[in-house]
Amino acid sequence: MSAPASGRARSEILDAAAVLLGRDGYPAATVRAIAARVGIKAASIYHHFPSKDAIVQAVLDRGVVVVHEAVVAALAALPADAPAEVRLRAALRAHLAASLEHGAYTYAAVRGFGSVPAAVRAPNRSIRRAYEDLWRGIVADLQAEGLVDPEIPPDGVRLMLLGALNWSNEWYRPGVLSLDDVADSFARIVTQRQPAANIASAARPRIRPL
Amino acid sequence: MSAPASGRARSEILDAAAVLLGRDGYPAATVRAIAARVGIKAASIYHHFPSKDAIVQAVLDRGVVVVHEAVVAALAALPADAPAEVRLRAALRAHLAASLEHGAYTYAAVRGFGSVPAAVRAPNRSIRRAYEDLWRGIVADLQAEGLVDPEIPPDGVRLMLLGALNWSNEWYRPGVLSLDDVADSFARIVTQRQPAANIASAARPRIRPL
DNA sequence: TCGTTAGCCTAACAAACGTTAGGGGCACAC
DNA sequence: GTGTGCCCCTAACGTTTGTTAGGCTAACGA
Repeated sequence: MSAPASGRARSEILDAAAVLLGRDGYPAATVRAIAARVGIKAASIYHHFPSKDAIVQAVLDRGVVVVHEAVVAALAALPADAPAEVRLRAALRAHLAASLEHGAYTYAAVRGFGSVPAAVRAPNRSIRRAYEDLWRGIVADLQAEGLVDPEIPPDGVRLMLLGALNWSNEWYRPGVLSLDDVADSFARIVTQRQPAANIASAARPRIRPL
Repeated sequence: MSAPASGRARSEILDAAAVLLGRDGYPAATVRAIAARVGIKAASIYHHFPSKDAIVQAVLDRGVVVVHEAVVAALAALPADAPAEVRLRAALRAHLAASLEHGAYTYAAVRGFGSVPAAVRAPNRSIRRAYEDLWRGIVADLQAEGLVDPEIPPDGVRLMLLGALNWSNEWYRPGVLSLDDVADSFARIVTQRQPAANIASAARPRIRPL
């Protein structure tokens, strides 16, 4: 039945499902609609996936994993002793960039999540939790280095950041604000500092700190 | 066909639809499931609403309006010359409280939005825009009074705040963090200040500002 | 007392859903 | 040449969807 983890058709099916899921939600992501986007008939889908929900679950998982991996890679590329603010900016930027690059999947993971049957939702939860833990670490570093008031509950900071990032799927379109502008805004709101000189918008005009 | 804007059954139908929509999304909010929660049969729904989508739209609209009105009321209750930080805290708290009180509706408005047909989504957009404008004003005041670095793009601040607030539906459960804790956290992250003495957590232990 | 209306019912409709059965064609191994 | 899979097809299945038609009952005003 369900084919190996490779294959052209398989990834095309996932792409199509991601677009439909993110744009119009679970009810619109019918097997027939997915198949039509790929250029095959509905029944052929079942040579690659055992069920519709298996497709949906794969899309949701990938939507989270792809962002997680991008952020991990961005952090790994920094020097080991990089200060917390640099790490924060790198993580924000990587998250936003990955969200944009794999827009269909991340959009599906954020928007589609609520419309998906509970059976599909549950396995996705643990994947999300792993990503949240990564941010727990970043926030802890920020507070340890005094860039964020240590008295503010760390969960509040983490949830605010993740909320802002996740919600960015709803409004962010390239062109209005640049991706670096958004990452920079978020970082400065949280730390209320000027951007580090070696990151992104070095040419930005400076203003006296508050 | 569709009944007047009052009536016991009508509001019970809306309540039931909101719960289903928020918890399991548009596909699970079937006319039969809604009717079953109310204790009537599917066909009877059509004595109160012309279609399923009319119900869904009413739920989505109410989910936004109820929060908007709560925030407006909270701001109106403040003295006319209240400083921006006080207004910010009042607005945050009112948003969170309304989200919690009318949880089914706000949850449906945030989570269900993505899974709803485009025809239902569109009218809801203008309602959301009105609420966003309210926050545009708050952010402008914060920057005018120097509580937020005026160089940070105002849209970045607004979108971060609204993102954090909207996403709070996903994780906030009373008991872990109190509602005041969350509102206080968000306000302090944005302004990096101690809470104003006359608001909420006056008994909180103080720490030196960064 | 009668007519009207509101509110609910049963029954059924066409359409769309996810899914399965079974067959055809093409590519490669032997 | 002849098998053996892979990939896709047509056709159909049983179920569920939103919705409609039409009738019953109880309440209320004239």
